[in-house]
Amino acid sequence: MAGRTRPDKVVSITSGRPVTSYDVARHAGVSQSAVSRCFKPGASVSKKMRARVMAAAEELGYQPNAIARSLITRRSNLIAVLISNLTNLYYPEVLAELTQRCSAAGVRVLLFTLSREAEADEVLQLVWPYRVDGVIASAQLSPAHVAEFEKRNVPLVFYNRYLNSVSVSSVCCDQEDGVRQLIDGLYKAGHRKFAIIAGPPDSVVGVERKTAALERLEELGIEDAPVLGEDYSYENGFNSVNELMAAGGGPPDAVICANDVVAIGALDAFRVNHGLVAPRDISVVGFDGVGPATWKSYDLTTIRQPVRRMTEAAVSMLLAMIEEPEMPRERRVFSGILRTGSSAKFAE
Amino acid sequence: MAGRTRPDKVVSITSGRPVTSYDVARHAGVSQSAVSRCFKPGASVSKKMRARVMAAAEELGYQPNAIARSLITRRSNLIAVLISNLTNLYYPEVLAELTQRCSAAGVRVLLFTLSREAEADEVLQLVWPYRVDGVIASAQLSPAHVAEFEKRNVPLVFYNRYLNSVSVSSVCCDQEDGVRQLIDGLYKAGHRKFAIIAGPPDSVVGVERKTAALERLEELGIEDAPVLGEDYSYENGFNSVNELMAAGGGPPDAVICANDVVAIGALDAFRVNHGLVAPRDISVVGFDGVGPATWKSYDLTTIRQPVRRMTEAAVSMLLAMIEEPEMPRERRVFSGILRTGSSAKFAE
DNA sequence: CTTCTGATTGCATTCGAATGCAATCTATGA
DNA sequence: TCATAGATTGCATTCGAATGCAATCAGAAG
Repeated sequence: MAGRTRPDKVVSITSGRPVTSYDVARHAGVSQSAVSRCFKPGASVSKKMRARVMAAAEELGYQPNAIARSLITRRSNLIAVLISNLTNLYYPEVLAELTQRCSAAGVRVLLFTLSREAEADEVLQLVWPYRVDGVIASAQLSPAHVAEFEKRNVPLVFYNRYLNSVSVSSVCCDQEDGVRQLIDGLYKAGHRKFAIIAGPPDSVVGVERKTAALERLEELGIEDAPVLGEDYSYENGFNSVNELMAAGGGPPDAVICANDVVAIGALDAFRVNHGLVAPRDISVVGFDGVGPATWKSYDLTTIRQPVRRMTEAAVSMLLAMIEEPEMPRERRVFSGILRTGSSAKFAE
Repeated sequence: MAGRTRPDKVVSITSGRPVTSYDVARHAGVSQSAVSRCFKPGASVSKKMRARVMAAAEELGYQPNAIARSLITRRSNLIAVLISNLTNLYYPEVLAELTQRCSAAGVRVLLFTLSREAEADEVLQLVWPYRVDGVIASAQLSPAHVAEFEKRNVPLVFYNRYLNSVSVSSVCCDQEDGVRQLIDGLYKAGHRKFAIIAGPPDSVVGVERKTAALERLEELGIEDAPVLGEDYSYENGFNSVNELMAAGGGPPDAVICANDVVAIGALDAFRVNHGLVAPRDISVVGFDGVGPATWKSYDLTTIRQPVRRMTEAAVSMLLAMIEEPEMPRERRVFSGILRTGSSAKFAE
């Protein structure tokens, strides 16, 4: 028997073309459908048949062709992940978790990065042809885009984005609650003179953080907090502090930053350009809880987003929607976890 | 005419099933092959036909099914990107560039992240079924793995990895040259007492950096440099410095770190735990040139990898191999770019 | 030993686009 | 006006796996 199979094996390997179920079938002396069934869990196959087919498959190095399978089953087992700026330190972490969880669930990830938020139109044109089973989007999509998902029956889950006007499933960190925790702790510690360094005006999350901060400050009777900034970069934090100080009126007590990297930029500007050291002279807080937040030079007080639980939720929501398209839309909001460091005088 | 097309349109949109080329053909009153040809650049189609088909396609919202196309053309237009640890700050940057360039080249990216380097076996099993046109791997693969790529005729390009024993195309940054530049500059600036904080022993690049450093030091007549460390983390840098100082013998003049994040950890340990501030009391250099390297608190002297050019090279090499499978294997090595900061006394 | 039932197996078709080939059309020149 | 070459178009088949249906088989019961 080995004598008969050896030549086949060599032929198939050197032929260069990938091995198909027909090759395996011929080699095992059974029908193609039998081979197919052996690779489908729960199909009706006798033990003997399975052993025979698996042996042949093994010998030829057969792997079912996912492309062909997708065509007939209308299930690609692919999901698209859209991420707007991988350069934001927060997202690599999210992406790593997402792909990990998707792999565990037997789903492959097609990655799309948008350099400009506006690029969504073009990117979606690249997504549709692959008939992905679903999409996780951490990028700004318009209601029109969402409508197209509906029309095409492609499940969509937003990650840290959402649209007020449309019902879409989403996973978010509770920005408002997080900002509140930060401000309250700063207030309790005695700070009264606040400043805000905001993120990009086209980021819902960024705007929400800013708005929540202003609201909470107002509730506490503080209405004159200056608002600067325009993106999520280190430079934004750094330059905004310089502007703030140049404006006169002395340094603030506490600065609320759009995210950790901005806070890090702000801390550096205070120390390097103005000789103000946290937490003695100034308090700075961030948001996200990225790796560098815990570096000793910064040791940020921040709100850590529960990335593991959030990605877990996003993936399982998406998979559920894929299984059951009528699944009602759901918005899951997770509370951030306060981390106190030496970047701020803070009272819990 | 509009009166006749309207109903079709509604039906096709509400039917839920994706629009196929047959739908478009029927709607335009032509054959399916005509529709197919209209979407293939360079095919023989009259202007009139193209206009008619495109109009129908537009109306129905037709997008060619990439899955079906892949099946018949034996080209998936997919490439797999394998990355071992997205948590290493260097890789998100690489990944962003890679996907950008692939998109530009009309190729989609299937992302696979390996949590453990050893996971390659399992991950490759997930890669094969999708019949990807090629793979870019920034993960450790064994010669056996590479052999499987050969057997399956799947083009492979290593990114910052390579195997000495096997001929595989790869793109690398010249580690040896970079380390030399760093050490020579430190030496010229008067440093004689060196220490090395190495990366993970299973990372080719990490080992190469360490070895190159030891070699160069030896050439300069320095043979007693201690070697510590075991991974690419901040903690590794931080703890290694503490160990180094605990060992007695006083602080070194200069520390060569496995990468920027390790250098950052080292700087923090020196300053926080031992009151040594760079560049006055100590010199620390990193490698990679990641974003945080330029943050004012660290301002690293480091070797910046030309990520744009390297990713560009990786993608174009892979695409060339896909077009022309007999393309000879090639190893492209880029020189890193020296960045001098205030983390070290340094003489160019 | 026969009959019947449930489990296996194979046959034939399907998914949606691409493409070789033959049929048809167009435009050109005689 | 007619023949002819070149451009278009449609027909029929193909890619590789999944699956409904019918045929076959094994084992249990009579």
